[in-house]
Amino acid sequence: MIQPELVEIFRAGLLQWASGNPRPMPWKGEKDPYKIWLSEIVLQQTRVEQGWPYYEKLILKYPNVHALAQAPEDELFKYWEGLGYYNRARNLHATAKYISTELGGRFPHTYETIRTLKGVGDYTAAAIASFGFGLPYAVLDGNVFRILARFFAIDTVSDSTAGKKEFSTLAQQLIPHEAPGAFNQAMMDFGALCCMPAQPQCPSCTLQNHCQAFKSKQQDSYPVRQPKKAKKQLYFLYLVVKSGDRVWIRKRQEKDIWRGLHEFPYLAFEDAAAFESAQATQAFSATDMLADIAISPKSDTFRQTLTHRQVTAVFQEIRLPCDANLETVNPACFSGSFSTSIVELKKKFAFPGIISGFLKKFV
DNA sequence: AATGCGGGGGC
DNA sequence: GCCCCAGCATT
Repeated sequence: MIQPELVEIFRAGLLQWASGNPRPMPWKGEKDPYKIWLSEIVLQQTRVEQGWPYYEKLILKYPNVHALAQAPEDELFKYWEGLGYYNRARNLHATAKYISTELGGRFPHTYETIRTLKGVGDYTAAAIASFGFGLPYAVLDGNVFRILARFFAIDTVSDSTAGKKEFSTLAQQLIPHEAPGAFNQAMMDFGALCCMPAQPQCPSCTLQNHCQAFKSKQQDSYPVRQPKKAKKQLYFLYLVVKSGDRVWIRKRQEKDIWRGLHEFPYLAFEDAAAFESAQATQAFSATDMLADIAISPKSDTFRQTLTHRQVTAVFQEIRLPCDANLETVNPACFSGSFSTSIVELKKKFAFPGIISGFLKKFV
């Protein structure tokens, strides 16, 4: 239990900071729960500056939940291309359909019902409940963890079950019931602009006098997080199969990375040696086509780093003399693939960054 | 409780 | 290079 005086000090100091540091954003002060929801999904694990243009494009294209519900999935993915965490887009779409058809377009308006929506966890439910409906649920995001860990000098590992519970209890005690939305906004703005991860602005901080981390000059020691895992290496030899002006792609169904994005068929390798000696001919070795196809040398090497994957890829162009049904040629490699024109490929389909990089240079 | 999902910006 | 960001779903 926090001392009541300390609660008042914290609130007053935070709101004083907020009144002197306005931070306009397209979704701020928004009362339409649809727009709040959309903005919050875009902003999950995403910097405001990065999400901002995506939100503006999305809200223009899909001004209400029905428009989003009726969008083709590939179109939504194209709008989401480059933003990452593509499950967000899939869940967004599923939830839009649910609200549009099952709820007649009416957004749920209790914390519990909002929380049941796909893609909506504790944080997002609290954000929608407080911003959209004035309900007193404290948000718990990276900013809030950091602010509270420093202010109260909490060394519990923050991204653990125990940590979540402890910080959540604290935040819930601090949030005022009269203007919970403004408090939540202020916490996140304060965390982004003043109590930042590196080099926080302590000299001008309105909470400085009561901040335990500042008192001991240990701002950089909070919050305490779990150690990171090593990245796994992944090697792809992408097969850019062309005939005439058409090229083969497929929609990625694997549940590991980039699910829902498109890609070229590929050969995958676990280790660098096998990858470096690999050739596109391997995909056609069991066929009688080798005499009829032209295969380019390997492209330069492309790399992309994900949160816990390091992807290395090269591309080889395979030119077919005439249309063939690739799916029957080598199902293990080409199953699910279809051909499309180059123009359509760039306009309609979303690709991971490593393929976008190749397309930009060579296609 | 642990794991995995993207991409970008700051240092 | 490393860290972190308006987190969530799955196992």
